[in-house]
Amino acid sequence: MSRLPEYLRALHALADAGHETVSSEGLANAAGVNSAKLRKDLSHLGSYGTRGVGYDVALLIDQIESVLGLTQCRAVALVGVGNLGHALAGYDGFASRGFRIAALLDADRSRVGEQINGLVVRHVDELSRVVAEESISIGVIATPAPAAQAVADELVAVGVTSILNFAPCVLSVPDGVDVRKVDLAIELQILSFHEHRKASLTALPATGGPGLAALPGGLAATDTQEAIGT
Amino acid sequence: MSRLPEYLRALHALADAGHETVSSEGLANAAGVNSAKLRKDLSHLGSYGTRGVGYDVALLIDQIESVLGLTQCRAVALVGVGNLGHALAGYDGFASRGFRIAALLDADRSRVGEQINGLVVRHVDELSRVVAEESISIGVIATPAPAAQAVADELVAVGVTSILNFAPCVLSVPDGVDVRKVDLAIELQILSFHEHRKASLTALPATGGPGLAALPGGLAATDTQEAIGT
DNA sequence: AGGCGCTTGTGAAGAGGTGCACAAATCGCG
DNA sequence: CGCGATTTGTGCACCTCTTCACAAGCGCCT
Repeated sequence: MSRLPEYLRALHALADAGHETVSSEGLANAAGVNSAKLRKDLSHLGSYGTRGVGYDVALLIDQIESVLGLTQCRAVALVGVGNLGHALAGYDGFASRGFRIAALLDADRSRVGEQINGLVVRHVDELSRVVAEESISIGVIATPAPAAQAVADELVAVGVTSILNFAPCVLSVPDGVDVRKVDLAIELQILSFHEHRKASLTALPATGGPGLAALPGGLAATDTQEAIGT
Repeated sequence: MSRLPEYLRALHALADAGHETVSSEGLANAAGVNSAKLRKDLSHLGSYGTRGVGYDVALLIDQIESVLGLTQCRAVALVGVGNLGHALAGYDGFASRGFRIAALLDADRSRVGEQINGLVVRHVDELSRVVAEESISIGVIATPAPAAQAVADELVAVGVTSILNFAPCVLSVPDGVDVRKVDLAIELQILSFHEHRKASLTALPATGGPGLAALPGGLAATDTQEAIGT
């Protein structure tokens, strides 16, 4: 499931805090989910809890990392060293969780040769060689939208089957290739929607604009980590 | 719904390409979703399509922007000007879609005064004044995880009710405050999971490690934009 | 050894999202 | 003016995910 990484993060935090075991409710709180859901998720990868006690933190970490394929460090190639790519190259949250940015690539030859965080930017033409040399298993696209599809095609052509796409566009890839998309502006727009809805509700219904406050109530966002009581 | 921003992006792309109307199937392709789903989504905000013709692109953009509350530019405050915050401050994808980064804040006084993209970094103590001055409606947290909760509390205290959290931790906020979380490492871990699963399937089942390849088949990720045929 | 409290694992019910398939509606053309 | 092609809007069935509630299991204390 896509919640396992969140559990893993919470488990690492608990381990750092010195806990050796944790109950499903404790872990669920730390991960921001329902405890029943968490138990069901964990039971899906084989029961590693002890009734009356809870889960062994270290053991569970090993299990989840094994399932996620994080037992070895994965090498990622980052294509597009613009504003966002630059930051991703320097973001230390990747290295600390088992990922190594092994290559920086850009189509702009004036950027080639630039050194970022100890890595030299290479031209995207070298993609094929770089992927082979560094055993790249994941490609990250941080280019402008118009270039993203071409980059994705090239990544697929040289054998990359997992792509993280920061460009605001939909990518077409063949079967067997996984694409995840992160669009920072979309996240803000979703927040804007909630903000707008809250404003419409508190305002006088008559002045809230015609029909806006009367939206069908079913328009709730799905993914939000909302209102976790203190 | 949380898909409206994606539709909006696709619509803007279509408008730039000169289209005046678009069919549900055309828009669905551009947004990477099923056409029936798209029609249902759009029907939820009042029917603005013409049977036999499709949707008026410009009209639909107006409608969606109105629902999302993007009719006026929203001001966001960015707290934490580290590696990631620095990039977000310079990311032009925000401004181009109706958001204005109106303030940069950091707890580190050695960073205060630094100028990024025309904005001066101010100390987080000034949060209250800044929020009032700039009519901040959204707060973005790009601090390290240990500082995130305190920043969130301060944001809530000064009246911010929408928070975008890049720190890898769960935030506790009172009812009525919306939090969205973006964790870049988690996205990579989900890809790693798929990569690992694909590797286990292609490898000889006997050598794939005990039980790893025999995971219950129901472990599929939900959110992935997967395998959209060319 | 036995009982008690705590926690996991899971069955079943409920809710919500998804996609098909088709009726209703609109435009263009003869 | 009528017909056919096209496209929207939606009822319905399906399916996944979520949540409650409880039996089964484990350790500790007496």
